Amino acid sequence: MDEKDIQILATIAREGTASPDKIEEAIGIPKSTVHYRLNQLRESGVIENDLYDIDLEKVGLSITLISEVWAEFGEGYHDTVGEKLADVEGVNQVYFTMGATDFVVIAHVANRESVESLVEDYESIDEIERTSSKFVITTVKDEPNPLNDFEIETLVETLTE
Amino acid sequence: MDEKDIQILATIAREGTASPDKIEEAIGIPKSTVHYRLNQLRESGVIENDLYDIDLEKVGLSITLISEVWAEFGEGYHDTVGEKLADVEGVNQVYFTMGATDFVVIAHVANRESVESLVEDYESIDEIERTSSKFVITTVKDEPNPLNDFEIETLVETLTE
DNA sequence: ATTGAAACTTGATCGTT
DNA sequence: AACGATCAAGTTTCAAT
Repeated sequence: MDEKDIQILATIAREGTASPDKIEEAIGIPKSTVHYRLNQLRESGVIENDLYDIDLEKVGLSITLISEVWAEFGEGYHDTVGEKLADVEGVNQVYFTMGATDFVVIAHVANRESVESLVEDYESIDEIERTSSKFVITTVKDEPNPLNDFEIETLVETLTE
Repeated sequence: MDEKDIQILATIAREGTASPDKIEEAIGIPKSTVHYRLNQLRESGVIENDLYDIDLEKVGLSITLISEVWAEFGEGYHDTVGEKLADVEGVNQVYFTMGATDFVVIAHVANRESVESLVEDYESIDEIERTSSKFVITTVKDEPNPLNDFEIETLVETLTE
């Protein structure tokens, strides 16, 4: 993970594609070199696969629900309970957090009925004590690629420190 | 957005690529047809562009911070304040929510110092009254493609209803 | 590890149904 | 709108550094 890798990753984020051609065009590193680096990054697990940025509204998953979930304490329960939450259909993100709240869960569903069953699914998990959910009115930002939030120079600075 | 579109979108999510070839291989729809459909989906804004699934730990952005942010009420403030939050370097998601909390903000940063400046940045926004942040200890699940949380049959059912 | 050029695979186009 | 055949464009490989 040197500066060249970060440049490539940042370009992928910015251009929205991992095409060696496009990356060469954007930052001047020959496409065969880019290809070589991309393979390294794949092998070392830094990047996983291609995917698509989908407009949830247009696809019909217009409801976003953010839930705080409290669970009993127990050996490795943040793993087992976390997995159970992750397995609920519609659940996109599961964070296990420090402090009073145990989990933060974000889910996308199509309609009100799905919201009901979602919360029921959470609360039917044995170790779960309590949940509290917020409806999202507007998604101001939802950037699938976190690197896109940074300037390339900032990234190179902070990540090579 | 008929069943065929949903099959294609679900395959993109599952296979992690939008390659017409791979999609034909997976569900048998000829790649020229897939190509045609993908163009439609692009034009209608359902899908935006390719991107990459990046391992934040490996890339060095190992700290995730979930913040609740309360703001003053004002004409269209959820837009303007939301944008200001979205512009803070490192901020990945900004949700404007119903109920007591106004915004939920998720950010990814490299180190403790960045956490400090992140929260400072939030609180330096004029309309912001109060913030409360949680550290994420473990990211149990963070699926960039929401469609990947569903079975194809479920999707076809719920989205064509 | 890098790269220019060659080989090959794939995505995009076209014409027909 | 669907799709098989064709073409153009891209990715991947290779040999030399």
